[in-house]
Amino acid sequence: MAIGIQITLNERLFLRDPQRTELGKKIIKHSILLIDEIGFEAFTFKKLAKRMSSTEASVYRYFENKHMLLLYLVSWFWEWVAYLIDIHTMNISNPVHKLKIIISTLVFASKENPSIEYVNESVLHRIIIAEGSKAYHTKAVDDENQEGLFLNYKTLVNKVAQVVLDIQPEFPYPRALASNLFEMSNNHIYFAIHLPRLTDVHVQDDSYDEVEKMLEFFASKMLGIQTSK
Amino acid sequence: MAIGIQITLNERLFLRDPQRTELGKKIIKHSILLIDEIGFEAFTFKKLAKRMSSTEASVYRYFENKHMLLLYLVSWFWEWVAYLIDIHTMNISNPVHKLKIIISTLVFASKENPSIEYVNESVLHRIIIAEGSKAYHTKAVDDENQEGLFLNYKTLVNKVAQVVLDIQPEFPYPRALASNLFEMSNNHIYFAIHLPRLTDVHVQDDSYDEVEKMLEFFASKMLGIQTSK
DNA sequence: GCCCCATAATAGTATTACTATCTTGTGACT
DNA sequence: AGTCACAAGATAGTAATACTATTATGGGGC
Repeated sequence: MAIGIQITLNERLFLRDPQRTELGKKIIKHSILLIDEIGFEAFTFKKLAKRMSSTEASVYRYFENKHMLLLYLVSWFWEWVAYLIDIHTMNISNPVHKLKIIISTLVFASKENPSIEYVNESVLHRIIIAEGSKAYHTKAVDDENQEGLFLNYKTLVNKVAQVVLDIQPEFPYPRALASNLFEMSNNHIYFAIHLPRLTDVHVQDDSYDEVEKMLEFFASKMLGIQTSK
Repeated sequence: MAIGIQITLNERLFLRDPQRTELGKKIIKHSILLIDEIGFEAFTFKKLAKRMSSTEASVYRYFENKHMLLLYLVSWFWEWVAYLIDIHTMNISNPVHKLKIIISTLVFASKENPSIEYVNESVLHRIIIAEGSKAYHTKAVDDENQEGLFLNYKTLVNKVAQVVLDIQPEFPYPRALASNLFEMSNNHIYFAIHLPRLTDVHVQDDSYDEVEKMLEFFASKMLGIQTSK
C-alpha cells in the first residue's frame, strides 16, 4: 500500500533531501515524535540527535535550523492532505459532496491508513494542530513566501476555494472560506482539548466527529446549502 | 481622556505589577515596540533592557520570562477590547446591532483613541495579529489555563457568544462562532499582508474595511440575518 | 540620620544555536 | 585490489540566550 505515494516538496526547505537516506528518514521520524513530546520551543537538534543516536552536526547537514524542519513537516502534512483529498474526490462530480469529503478528509487526516513508515501521520497531525501556525508567524514570512515555502498550503486552499466556487460561482470569499475551514479545524480540536470555553465541540480520545459536524454546519450555512442527514 | 480606564489583569501574569512603577511602564512600552520591530523569537530581555537603558536583571524582577510578558500583553489587549466593546454597546439593546459594533470594534481596535500613554494600542494590535496565537500554543497551556491566565480572552469570547444567543437562542455553536470571529479577524489581516492567496480581502496602510465587511458577511450568513447597507 | 527598597552593576552558569575540522566506513568505479 | 567520493560520526569551539546571585547605590519616608 505504501507504493506509489510520493510527497514532493520544495527543495529550499532542506539542505539535503531527507527522504533519500536512512538518516534523513530517521530525522523526520524522530523529530515528529520529539516535537510532539516536548513541544517546539524546547525541541533542539542536540536533543533530537541524542534520541536518534546521531550527532547534532549530522542533523544540521539536512536542515538549516529547527524552523526549516517545522516548515518541512508542515508542508509534508498539507501535501499529504492534498493527496488524500485528490484520491477521495477523484470520481466525485457534485461539488457539494466534494466539499463534504474535503472536510472529513481534513478532520480525519490522522486516522488514514499510514502510508509511509517513517511518518506517523497521527502524531504529525497533533503537531500541525499545536505548532503549525508558528511556521508562518515569523519575521521571515515574506522572504520565505517569495521562495515558495508555503506553496503547498496555498495550493491546497485554492483547490478548496475552487470547489466553493463550483458550488456558488458568485460567492465573494472563496479563499477565506477555504482557509478558514482549515484553520478552524485545527483551532477547535486544540480548543476542545486545552481551552474548551473557546468552542462548543468536544473531542474524546481522538474522535473528532463533532468538529466535522461543526465544519459542515458552518460551510453549509455560508453557502446556503441543505445539511444532509 | 486617560482618566478612569483601569486595566486589571491576573496577578500571576507578573512578578511585580508593571503598571505601578515607572520602570514597569517603560518595560511595557518598549517591549511592545521591540517585539513589533524584531519579532517575538528574536526578542530578549537583554535587548529590551539595553533599549530602555536599564538592566536585564531589573526586567526579570517584573516578568518571569518573555513568554509571561507576551501573555501579559495579550491579556491587556483583550481586556482593552472588552472595555471598548462595553462602552460602545452600553446603550444598544438590539443584539444584531450589537454584534455589528463588536465586529467593528475588534477590527478597528488599533484605531481607537489611545487611552494609556505607555501603551501604543496600534502597535500592540500588530503584535496580537502576528504573535498572539503563540501565547496559548505552548506545552504549558493546561497549567496556565488552570491558573486563569487566559480568562480575559475566554470572558470576551463568552460575552460575544451571549450576543449570538440573543440573536438566535437555538444557535448550536455560539462560542465557536465568537472565537472564530476573533481568530479570523487577526488571521485575515495577517494573510492580506503576508500571504494574500489565503484570503480574498485586501488591506492598504492600516485600513481594514474589507476585513470588517467580510466578518459581517460571515456572521450574517451564519445567523441568517439581513446584511444591512 | 537611618532604614527600606527599587534599581543598577556586575558576574557567573547552563543551554542553545550554530560552525569547523578531522576521522571513519561503505560502495562504486577502474 | 586500490583509491575515490562522500555520508556520517566525533570532537571542539564560539556567541548568544536564559536565566540566577551578589553587591552597590540612591531616593523617600520616619
